Amino acid sequence: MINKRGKTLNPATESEEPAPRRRLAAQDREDQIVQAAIDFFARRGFDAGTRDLAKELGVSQPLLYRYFPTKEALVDRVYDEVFVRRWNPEWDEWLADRSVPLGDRLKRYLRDYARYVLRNEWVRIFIYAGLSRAGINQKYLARLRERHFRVIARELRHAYQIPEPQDSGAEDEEVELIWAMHSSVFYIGVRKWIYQESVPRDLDRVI
Amino acid sequence: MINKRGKTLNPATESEEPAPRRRLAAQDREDQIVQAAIDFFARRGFDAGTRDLAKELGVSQPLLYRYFPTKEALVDRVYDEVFVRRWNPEWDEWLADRSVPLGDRLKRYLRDYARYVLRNEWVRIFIYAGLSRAGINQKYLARLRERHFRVIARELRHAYQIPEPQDSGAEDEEVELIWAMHSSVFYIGVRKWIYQESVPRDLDRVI
DNA sequence: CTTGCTGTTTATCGCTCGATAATTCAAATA
DNA sequence: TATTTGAATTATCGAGCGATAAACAGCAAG
Repeated sequence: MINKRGKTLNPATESEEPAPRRRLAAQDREDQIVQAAIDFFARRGFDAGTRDLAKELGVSQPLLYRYFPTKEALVDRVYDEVFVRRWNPEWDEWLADRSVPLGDRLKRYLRDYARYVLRNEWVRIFIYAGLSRAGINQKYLARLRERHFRVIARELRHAYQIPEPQDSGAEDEEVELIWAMHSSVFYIGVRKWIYQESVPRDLDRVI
Repeated sequence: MINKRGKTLNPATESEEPAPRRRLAAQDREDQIVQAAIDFFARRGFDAGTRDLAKELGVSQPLLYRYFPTKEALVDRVYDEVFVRRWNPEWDEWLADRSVPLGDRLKRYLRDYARYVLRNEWVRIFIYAGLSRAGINQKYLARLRERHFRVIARELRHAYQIPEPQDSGAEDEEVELIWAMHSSVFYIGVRKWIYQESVPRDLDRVI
């Protein structure tokens, strides 16, 4: 009746499989942990415990420490995965490509960027990061400002023959307007994934 | 040399006042705790410990449990204080008062509402609440939608003689536009208090 | 000054957290 | 099949958490 490995025990009292210990290649396991951690921390916040994360993965908690020296290292990896590795380098090129009408460029960019941003994990992790570690978001937003906002402002000026801004104050004001546009898109995500509100289905129309 | 109450000890070795136990009226102490808790949880999040909060107050940690049965009860009180008690009931009236031009009404409302929203504690507590307890925000946003957004849409229709929206879909679309406006304002607060970015000084001009 | 009320503190409980050490075992290798 | 490697487990530590109990002490009433 007693089977140490637990392959088939008494089905009346032991209906659940008692965790068949599986060995994965180190790289596969690491990737699996990172993906699960993204989903997990997005739902529960970075204060959630490593034991619960391990439970969702179906592994023991100390196993996490075989792949990441500390919890903080795992959190850093999650940031990197979500904000850096998923960034599409083509966005810059799309916006600057003057062989395409500016309106089409903006639409294409905004639609694709919205797809990237308006995802559960992205929005929630971005917000969690802002609350506990402002530095992460500042880096991301600086990149967004330099590579997208400034380019958009430049292309708009070029398309409508607007003169260069005189002082830096006027330039900031331009960027501010584009901020407002961006915030509208981002805030749709906030409403959906943070406040759990319903959201318009026809996203493209709104844009 | 030894003074039990510690009023004046050796100033060379005991430069700090060794916490002169002060007795407050129960109501005063409760108010003091709530105000400190708002600031504390806004900075540190609701997972922060009660010991640190007590330390900032200069009292012992168990004292908090004389005024609030659980930590959750204190958190609930913080929500109530920030979102319910600070709500200005005049906003509804301002928006609906047709003896004032609509443009002026909107400006007055938006300016005052922005002052209410664009504060460190408000924004951060609102976001924290959304991440851990979506219900709180849903209640707040439902109130915002019914009492402000719908009124603004109605007044805009009246001022520019726009017919009533035919179906509920069109009405939702109107509210969506006002959402975008609101999100622009709110997002300024997010950028400032969450991402620790700098923000335009001339707020009114932006509005 | 003495008494009684109650606001406040000290001491401590049980639990969960991140992290470490020792042990076990699945699977590639010989 | 026997050996070996390192992926995975169990057991456990010290620290910090929310919460409770008991003792202390400020202050008004007598």
